[in-house]
Amino acid sequence: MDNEVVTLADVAKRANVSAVTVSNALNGRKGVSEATRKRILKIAETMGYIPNLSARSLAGGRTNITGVIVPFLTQFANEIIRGIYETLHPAGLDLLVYTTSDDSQRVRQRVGMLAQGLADSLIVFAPLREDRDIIHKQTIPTVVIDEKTKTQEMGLRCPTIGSNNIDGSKQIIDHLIALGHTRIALITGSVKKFSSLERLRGYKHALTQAGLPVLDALIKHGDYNEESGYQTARELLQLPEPPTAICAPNDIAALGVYRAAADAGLSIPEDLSVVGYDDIFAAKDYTPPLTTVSQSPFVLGQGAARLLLGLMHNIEPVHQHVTLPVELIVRASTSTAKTTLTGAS
Amino acid sequence: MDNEVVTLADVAKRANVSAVTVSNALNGRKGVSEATRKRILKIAETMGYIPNLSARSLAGGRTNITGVIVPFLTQFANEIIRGIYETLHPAGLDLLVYTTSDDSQRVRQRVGMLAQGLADSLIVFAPLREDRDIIHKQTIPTVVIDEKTKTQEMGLRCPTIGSNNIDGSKQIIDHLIALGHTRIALITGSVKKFSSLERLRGYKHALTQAGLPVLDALIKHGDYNEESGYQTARELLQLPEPPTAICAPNDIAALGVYRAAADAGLSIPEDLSVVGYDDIFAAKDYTPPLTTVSQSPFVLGQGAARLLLGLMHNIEPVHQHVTLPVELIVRASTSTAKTTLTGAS
DNA sequence: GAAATTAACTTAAGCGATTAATCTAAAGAG
DNA sequence: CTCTTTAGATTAATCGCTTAAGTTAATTTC
Repeated sequence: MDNEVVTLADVAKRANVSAVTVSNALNGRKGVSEATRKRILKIAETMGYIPNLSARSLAGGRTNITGVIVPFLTQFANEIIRGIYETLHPAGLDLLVYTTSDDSQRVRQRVGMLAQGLADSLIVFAPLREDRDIIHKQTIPTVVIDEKTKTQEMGLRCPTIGSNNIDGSKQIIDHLIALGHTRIALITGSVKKFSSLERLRGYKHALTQAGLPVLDALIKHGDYNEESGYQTARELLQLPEPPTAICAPNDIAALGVYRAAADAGLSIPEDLSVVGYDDIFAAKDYTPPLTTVSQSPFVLGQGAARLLLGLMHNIEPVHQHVTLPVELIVRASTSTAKTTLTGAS
Repeated sequence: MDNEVVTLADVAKRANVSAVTVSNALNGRKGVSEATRKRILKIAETMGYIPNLSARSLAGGRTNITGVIVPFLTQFANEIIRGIYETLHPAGLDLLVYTTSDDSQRVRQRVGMLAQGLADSLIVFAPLREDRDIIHKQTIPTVVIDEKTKTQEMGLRCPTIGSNNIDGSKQIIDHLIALGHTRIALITGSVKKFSSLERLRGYKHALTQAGLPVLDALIKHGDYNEESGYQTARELLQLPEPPTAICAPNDIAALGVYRAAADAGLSIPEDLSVVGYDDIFAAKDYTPPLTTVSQSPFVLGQGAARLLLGLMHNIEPVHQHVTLPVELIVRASTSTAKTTLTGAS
């Protein structure tokens, strides 16, 4: 008896009113006297009524659920979700995180399922190209977290948010140049990723602006793991004219660079400056602590959530793409260039 | 036109069959000839039909969705979810992660919402006492991830899984005793947590078994952050007879112990052995690398998922509670006790 | 070869909520 | 004192799907 699921009708019967009245009362709609509303609320409470989301959604009501679609549950995604949560929760919205390995075929299904049903708003993190159509076909408020370039190319009609990779890269190079470096190597991440292209762009731009040459020998394509950082750094350090600074695609790969430097008998930062990217938790505990660029996934999530809230209140965002600033965190892995003498003050 | 949502009825009309036949065909139920099935599948595909989960769930069908309820999105929870995902995904089940800050009032609602609707199975991580009733009232397969003691007390009727805190603590102490330590301090975690009590139990048990006294002065209540580890360790190190080894409630707090040791001019492990708990990613990169107990949240998630799959196939689990073994990871933060001389070989 | 199965579908009913369309009585307008 | 307005509630219709209960024609059974 206690085990039965309580429906609107049950509450209605107990309260001697129609189901619609109960619905109206519970959802704060008008057309119910204050007296009955209170009575109904109390009855619903004692009966342990819990609205059936499926029914509500089917009937076209608000579910107050924001669907979040992430390809993988990484630490990064996790922080994004936290950012979204902290922003949306106070607004009375709940999160339904849909995890899909990136099994592209399925993502579109997921989006559709959420959008057609349970969720009445959507945040999608780094969707694949194949899925662009289904995303911008959605009628519910949707925000995409992704790179700017990629997004534009995808022709998304919903606002997007991402962090400023070009500037992040540029800040790194500017910092190194200011320290007197002229032979600065860049290990890029996956060439399939637009973030890599953007960072490369920032790299070239900063060098050119400083009047320094862009040397192809100092640009290597790598990956995001420690091993790749190690291998690539080794190659770089074996060049006839090795770089005095190496920029890794992320903090993990930077660890590989550390190892390669140790192998080569170079000490950081005296002989070689190293810069990472992401500012992961451990970066400050590296030996030496890593100079890196902080792009806060938490803030990214917050930003996406704010955009979404705007959309839900029918406020068209000022910009279709929001670029979040990044911050260069200078630690002990970078210092004045040793051998190179430049005209810099 | 392309924007319209395609329903079962739409597909049915196109295929010149009834909606029920389409439903049967798509869900692999019998009563449909192979020829029509294939035809329907193709039509549904081209029309871009995506089933409406709300409708399906309302009508009593399987959604193939497992609801996961976590109080907070921590790294730990994240890993649990990954473990669940890796196990459930191959079985064709999708995850719907419901985040609720632990706003107890709401958790019960969440559980009910998921259970009544979208999800046809449930995994709940560390529910509060208040929510026990609603959880064990569920009729859908449910697994709870939590401490054993707490679970029993809660009178849950669904299988539970947790890791062996008593043994974890015991392994630590045994290890330290084997190294010749006799004055071993324990910083416990929150006294509200059963895990803390269990670890305390393991601590006392191991000491007693070795014939060593349990000294109240060496048991401090602390918290899970670095600062708490620092403060508590300071107090311990200022005792007239300071401990030669300190066990922190987790790896983060252990970092605080490191700091306190440095302040006191003690080097680890020569002057003081330190042990953490959790084996977080960074623990192996501490200076010195931390001896700790690894309780894999990933494995916890996997275990919960397996229990759930069993339940879904109507296989009652052998044990109502599964205790996962933990593993002591010995690194460089522990070594032979310096000053103390015991009868140990 | 007439009765009993079986395969392949179809029609009917309903899940639990919502919105739209009515209805009723009390209050206000002229 | 009749006519309109409105607050407070109700009934009807639907959302997209599934399960239960037919229906029809082809196949088997002895």
